[in-house]
Amino acid sequence: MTYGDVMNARVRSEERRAEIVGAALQVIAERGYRGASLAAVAERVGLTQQGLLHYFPTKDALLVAVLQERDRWDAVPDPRWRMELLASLVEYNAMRPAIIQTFSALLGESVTEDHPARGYFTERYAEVRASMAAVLRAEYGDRLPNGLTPERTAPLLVAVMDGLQYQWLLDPGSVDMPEAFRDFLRLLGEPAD
Amino acid sequence: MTYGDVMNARVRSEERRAEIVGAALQVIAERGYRGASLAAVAERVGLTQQGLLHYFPTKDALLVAVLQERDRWDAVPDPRWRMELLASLVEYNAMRPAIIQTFSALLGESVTEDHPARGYFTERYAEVRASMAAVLRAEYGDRLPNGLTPERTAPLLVAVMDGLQYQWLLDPGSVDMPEAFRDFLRLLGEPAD
DNA sequence: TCGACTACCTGTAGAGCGGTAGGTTTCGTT
DNA sequence: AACGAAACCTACCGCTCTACAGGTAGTCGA
Repeated sequence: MTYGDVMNARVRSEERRAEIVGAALQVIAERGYRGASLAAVAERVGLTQQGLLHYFPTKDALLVAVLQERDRWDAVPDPRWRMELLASLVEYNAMRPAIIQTFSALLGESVTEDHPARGYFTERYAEVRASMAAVLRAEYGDRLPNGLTPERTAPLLVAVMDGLQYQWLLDPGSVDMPEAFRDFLRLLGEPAD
Repeated sequence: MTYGDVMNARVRSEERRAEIVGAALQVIAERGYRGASLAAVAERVGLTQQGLLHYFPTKDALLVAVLQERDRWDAVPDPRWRMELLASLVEYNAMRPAIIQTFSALLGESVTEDHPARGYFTERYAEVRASMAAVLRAEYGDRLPNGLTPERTAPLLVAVMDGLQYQWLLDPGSVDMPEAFRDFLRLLGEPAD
C-alpha cells in the first residue's frame, strides 16, 4: 500500500474530477446548466453537494471544466481534414445523443444574457468557422457553386450541423442526421481533386 | 369610470394578458424559461407575482400562452410562399433579435428531458418541415441539385435558418444572417419557373 | 342597492438553490 | 509514531422559487 501502489493521491484526485465532470455532462443534458443542481451531480458520483464543492469550488468552475473537457476530445477541425471526415464525425455524433444533447442545451442557454458559457461559445464558433473555411478551401479550392467563397460557406456548414442536431434531438426518427448532412455536402458539388 | 368608458372588462382583461405575454417573451429571452421567474415577469407589467397568477394560474400556463402567441404571428409557411419570401422573413427576423432570442433559447432548453415546450417544438418542426417541402416543390419542382427531393432538402433549410440564428445571436457582427441564408438558397440552384 | 365577479393584494407554506464554516476521518510522508 | 494535507462530512445561512389561501376594493348587471 505504499510504493507498489498503482495510484497515488494526485492520480486518484484527477480521476475523481473526471468522474464528476462526466456526471455533470449527464445532468446538464437532462436539465440544462441552469436546471442542473450541484446536488444532482454529486449524487451521481456518490458525494454530497458539499463534497463536490471540494473539487470544484463553485458551479461555474464545474462548467468551465465541462467546457474544457469538450475541447479535449472534440477539437476544432484541422485544415488537413477532408469533408468525408466531417461526415464521419456527424455519423459518430449520431451514436452519442447524450453528448450532443449536453452541448445543444448549453448552446441554447448561452444566447441568454450573462450566461457563463456565452464567451466560450462565441469564441469557439469564431474558431470553428475559420477552421471550416480552411477545410472547405482545402477540399474545393475555389470551385464552390455560384461564386461562393469558403469563408461564406463556413457559417452555412456550421449552421447545418447545429440545426440538424436540434431536429434530431427533438425527434430522432424524423431526420436521418448523417444522411441529411451528406445531402448538404452534395449541394457543395464535387471536390476539386 | 376608469377605463370603463371606452373598454369593457373583457377587452381590458385580454389586453392585460397580452401585456403579460409580451413581458414573458422579454424575460425568457434574457434568462430562458427555467431562469425566468414569475416575479420578474410580473414586475415588468407592474404586478406582484401573485397578481400575475390571477391571469395565468401556473408558470406552464404562461408558457403555453407564449407559444400560442408565437403561432399567431409566425405561422407555418404556406405552399404559396416563394423562396424569396423566406429570405425576406430572415431579413425581418434580423431586425428583431429579442424575439429570435426568446425562441432560440426555448428551442435549446426544449431538448432537455421533460421540458414543457418539448412537445410543442417536436410537433412544430414536423409541420414546418412538411411546409418547407411544399414550398420547395412549388419553387423548384424536381429541379433540385444532385437528385435531391424537396422532402430531403426541407430539414436542411430549417437547419440553416436555426443554426444561423445561434451564430448571429452569439455575435451579430460575425455573420450576415440574411445574406448567408441567400447564399444557401443559391446552392439550391435556379427556380423552376 | 345588492350580490356576484374581477382584479388585484398580503401572507406564507414548502421546497430547492449555491455557498460557507467547521468538523472528522483517511492517508501518505517523514 | 507523529504530522499535515487531502477528502470528505454535517450543519446551516440566506436567498429564490412556485403556488396556495384568503382578504379587499372596485365594477357591473339586475
